[in-house]
Amino acid sequence: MASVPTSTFTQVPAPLLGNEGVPAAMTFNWGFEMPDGSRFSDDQWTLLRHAAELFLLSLRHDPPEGRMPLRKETIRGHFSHIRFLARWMAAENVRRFRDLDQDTVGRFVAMLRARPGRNGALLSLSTAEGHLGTIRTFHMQRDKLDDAPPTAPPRAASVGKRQWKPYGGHPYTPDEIAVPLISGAIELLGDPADQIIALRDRLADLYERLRPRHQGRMLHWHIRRAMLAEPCPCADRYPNPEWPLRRLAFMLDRLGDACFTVIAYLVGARASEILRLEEGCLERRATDEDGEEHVYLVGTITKTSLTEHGDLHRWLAPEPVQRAIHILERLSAPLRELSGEKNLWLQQLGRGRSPLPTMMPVARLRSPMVNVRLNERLAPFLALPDHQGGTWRLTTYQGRKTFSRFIGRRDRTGLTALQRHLGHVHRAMTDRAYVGTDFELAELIDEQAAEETRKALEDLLLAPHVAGKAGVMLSERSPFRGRTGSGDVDAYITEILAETDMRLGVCDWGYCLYRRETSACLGGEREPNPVLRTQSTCSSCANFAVTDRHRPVWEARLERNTALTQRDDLDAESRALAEARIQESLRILAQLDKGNADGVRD
DNA sequence: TCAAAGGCGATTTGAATAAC
DNA sequence: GTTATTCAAATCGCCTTTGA
Repeated sequence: MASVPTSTFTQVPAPLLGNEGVPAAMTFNWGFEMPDGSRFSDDQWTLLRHAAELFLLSLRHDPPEGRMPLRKETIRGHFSHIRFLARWMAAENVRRFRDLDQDTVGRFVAMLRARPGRNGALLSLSTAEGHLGTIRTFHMQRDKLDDAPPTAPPRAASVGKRQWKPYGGHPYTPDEIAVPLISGAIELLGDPADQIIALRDRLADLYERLRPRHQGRMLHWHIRRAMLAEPCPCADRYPNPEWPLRRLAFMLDRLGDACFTVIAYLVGARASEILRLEEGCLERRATDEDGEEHVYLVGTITKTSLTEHGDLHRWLAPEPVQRAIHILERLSAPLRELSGEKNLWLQQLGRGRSPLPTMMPVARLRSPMVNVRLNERLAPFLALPDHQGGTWRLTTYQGRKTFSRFIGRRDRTGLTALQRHLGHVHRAMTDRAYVGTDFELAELIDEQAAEETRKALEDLLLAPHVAGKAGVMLSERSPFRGRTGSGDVDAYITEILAETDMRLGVCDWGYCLYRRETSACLGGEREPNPVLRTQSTCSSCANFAVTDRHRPVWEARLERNTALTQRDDLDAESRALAEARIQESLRILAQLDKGNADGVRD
C-alpha cells in the first residue's frame, strides 16, 4: 500500500504555527476514502482539504473568541466530523464549505436523522450535535479562513427531542463481579507476580547466554526448549502449553490488567489518569494531626483542567495499589529504558508480541485496549462468575463508579474480602487532614451515600410493618405509613435530610439511624463501628430499624440457629449463643408480624 | 501459516460551564 | 435551579499486520 499522506505544514502561513513549531500530534490521515473510491488526498479535493486543514489548525493557534486553544483530542474529534462531512458533501456534489447554506445544512440534518446509530434506529443527540457543532465552530472561524460555512447550523436539540435517542448512564460493577475481580487481581499481584517477572528475567538471561552460540531458528529452538522446562505460575490458565514464550507474554499482560483493576477499583481515578501515571508516582506524607503516614498516588487530571497539561492530583493509595505500582514499575522498566519515557503503561506496537523488548516502536496503552483486555482476557483468566445468566461487560469507567459506591455506602456486608482496604481508604478520606485533590470524586462518593440514605428513608416511611426501636419511632411519626410512593414522600425526605444531616447506615439485616450517644456498637463521630456492628448488637440498639425487606435475613437466621440447637454434639456455650440468637430473631420477626396484624406497633 | 494484538473510524457518554 | 452548549473522553466493531 502507498504510504499514507498526512498533513504537511509547508502551505500553512507561518504565524498560524505559533512558536512551538510543527505540532506532531496535529497530523491527520487525510488519505481517507471518498464515496467515489478516490482518496481525499487526491488532487481533485485539494481546495476542500486545504480549507479543512486550515480550520483545524486555527482551532489550536487562533481559537474562536474567548476560547482556550483546543486540546488535540478535541481537534481529533473535529477531524472525524470533517471527514464525515467531506464525504457527504462529495456525494451531494457540494464542492466548497461556503456552499453549506441553510438548505444544504438542512439536507445534512435530514440525513443525520434518517441515519441508524450503533445500536438502534436513531443517533443520540450528542452524536448529532457533535456533527453540527463542528460545522458551527467552523462557521465561527469564518473571518479567519478563505472557505468556511456561511451560516451556523441549527442546534440538534432544536430539531426535535424525539428525533434522537435518549441515553442512560454508566453502571457500576455489581458486587458479585467486583469482589472476585478485585480479589483475584490482588491475589495475582502477590507471589505469582514475582514469579512471572522472575521468569521474564530468566528469559533475558537465556538470550544473553545462548545468543553467542546460536542464531536464527536454532536460537529460538534452544530458547523455547529451555523455557518449556521452566515452571510458569497459572500455567493451566493458558490454553497452549507448547508456547512458553507467548504464555509468558500473556501472563505479563495479565499482570498489567491486574494492576489496572486494582488501581481503578481501589483508588477511583479515571482510566485516562491511570494510564498517564509515571515511574515514582507514589508519595508518602504524614498527616498533620497525628503523624500517621498515608501513601498517595500522584498524577494529573486533564479532563476538568483549564490548563494545557492538566492539574496535579493525589489519590490515597491503599496497600494493594502500592504493590500494583511496584509491579508496574518492574513490568515497564525495560521499555522505559528503551524509549526514555517515564510512563508506566508502555507497550510495543507489534502484533504477535515477545515478552522482551523488540525493535518495534513503543507506545502508551490506551483505554480502548484496556477494555478489550479486561473483558476478553482478564475476566476469563480470573473465571469471573456470570451475572444474571450472562457475561458482565467490564469497562474502564466502572472502576471509578464502583469505588465511589463502595466508599459511599455503609453496607459492606457483601464486601468482606475487601473490607480491610476499603475501610482504610474510607477512614482516611473522611479524615479532616486528607489531602487528596480529586474533589469531583468526593462529590460522587457523597452522592452515593445520600442516595442510599434516601432509599432507606423512603422504605422506612412507607413500610406498613417496621421493627427495631428507632424504626418504630420514625414510622409512628410518618404521615405516609402504608402508602405507596408519592411525590410528597420525596419532599418530606428532602426536608428531613436538610434539617438533620441524617445519614442512614444500611446493611443486610436492617437500617441504622445513627446517633452516637445511643449506639450499641460504640461507633464514632459519624457512623457505626464496623467491627462490633453485628445482628445481635443491632437487634437491641436504639438506632436500629427493620422492614419487611429484611425479613428473609432474620428468618434464615432463626432457621439456622434452630437447626443448630437440634444437634447433639453442641457444647453448652454454643447452645446458649444459638438460643439467644433465636430469641432475638423471634423478637424482630414478631414485631414485624404485629404490624402485619393490626398496623399498630409498640 | 495463523492466532491474536491493537490501530482506526464511528459513535456515545460525562461533566464543566454558560445561559435561561 | 434547570436546561443548553461545549469540551474531553470512553466505547466498540472492523480490519490489518506480524512474531513465533
